[in-house]
Amino acid sequence: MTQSSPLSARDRILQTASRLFYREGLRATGIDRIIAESGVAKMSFYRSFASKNDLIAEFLRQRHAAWMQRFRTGVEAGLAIPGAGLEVMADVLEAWFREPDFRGCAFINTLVESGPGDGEEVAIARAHKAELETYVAEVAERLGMLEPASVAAMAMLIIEGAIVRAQMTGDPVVGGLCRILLAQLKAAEASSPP
Amino acid sequence: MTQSSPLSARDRILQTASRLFYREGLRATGIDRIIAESGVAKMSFYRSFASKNDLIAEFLRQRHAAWMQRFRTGVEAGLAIPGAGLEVMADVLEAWFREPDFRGCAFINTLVESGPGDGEEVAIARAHKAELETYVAEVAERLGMLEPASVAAMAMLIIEGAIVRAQMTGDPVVGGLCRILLAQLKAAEASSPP
DNA sequence: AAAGATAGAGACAGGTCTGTATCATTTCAA
DNA sequence: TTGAAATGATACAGACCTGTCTCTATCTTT
Repeated sequence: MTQSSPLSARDRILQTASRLFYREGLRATGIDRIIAESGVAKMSFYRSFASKNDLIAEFLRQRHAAWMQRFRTGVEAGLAIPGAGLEVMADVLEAWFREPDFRGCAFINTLVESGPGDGEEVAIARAHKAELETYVAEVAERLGMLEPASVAAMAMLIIEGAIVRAQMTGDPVVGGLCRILLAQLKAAEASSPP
Repeated sequence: MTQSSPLSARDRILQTASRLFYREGLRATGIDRIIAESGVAKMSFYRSFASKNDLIAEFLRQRHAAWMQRFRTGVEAGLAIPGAGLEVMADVLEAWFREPDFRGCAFINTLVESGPGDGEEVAIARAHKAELETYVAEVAERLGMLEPASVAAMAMLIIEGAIVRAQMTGDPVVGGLCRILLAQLKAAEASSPP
């Protein structure tokens, strides 16, 4: 196989597509630009991916894996500190919000861009959020919270709200608000038995 | 002026565009479809609007006014009940979530669809959220809350989170979660003096 | 070193989109 | 009733998009 760059053509395409799809959007990013910035011929692209939708799906799967791993790693590190609760998630999020190229959640953005049609992309986006909620519930249970499922549903609302507010305002202080709200979930549960 | 329909051509265009822009998205909705469903000629369209972007801006301004009025009316009605707090906002939102053609917040969707370019549409979207936050702060102050600005910032996070969760899951039960979280803002402030 | 596979570059077809121009018809006003 | 303006329908130009095809150069393998 021809290997002019350290990465394979497929990986270069995926890397370029990840950057452009997230920064500019799915529809706004054309194949021509992806192959130009990847230094790849069009036919080489279509030998690696059946269609643009295929590339989008692969981008989302890869981003899901990377995002979840980063989130899990950050949260587990925070939970190692005694007394830590769900609010450590806000710190992980805030670090993300502070990145200069932060532009919201790729999966929310995909849902919005895809419209009412329920394509594969939307399914991947929903699956991402479902897996995140499952993880949050698992952490809530590990923390000994009484109703992990309810807590996770509320935490998801807070997390998504923080992401969208960070995207809308561009102000990372949203992370602090998110932290307060997640901490309140603990306090509220302690004071209201089911 | 030619008046075959009860509404003027401009109003018919705006009505059709509002429906399609919200349901299908801004980019996914073409001028051809708007004029076809409005029963209007292309030149008549371009006599009323300078460009598609002009129509989008007008759609957003109109939707902003209508949405704010509806929200204000619902909240004020809820606040008339003694003892009511910010959580009445969740009831207004839940009624919205239950509409069959609910597809999230048009202004969040606009922000996502517009990408990194800061066009007029993005400015209108941000202005909408700013005005909403101002109103929430005003209500918080009226309710005698200690820090209306902080409360409004947190309420905005919760509100946006509820909207996105309702859009993502399609489950109106999100309204109930939103209600609990907004009510907690009151309880939390009462127990934590600045 | 020679032959075959693979790569990049670019032309091309077919589709969609925005915005303009044309033309016959209808509506309003004098 | 007659002339002027507005409307509907449609064709058109220019741009962009996806996906296919061709040609040449380079790399791999034998």
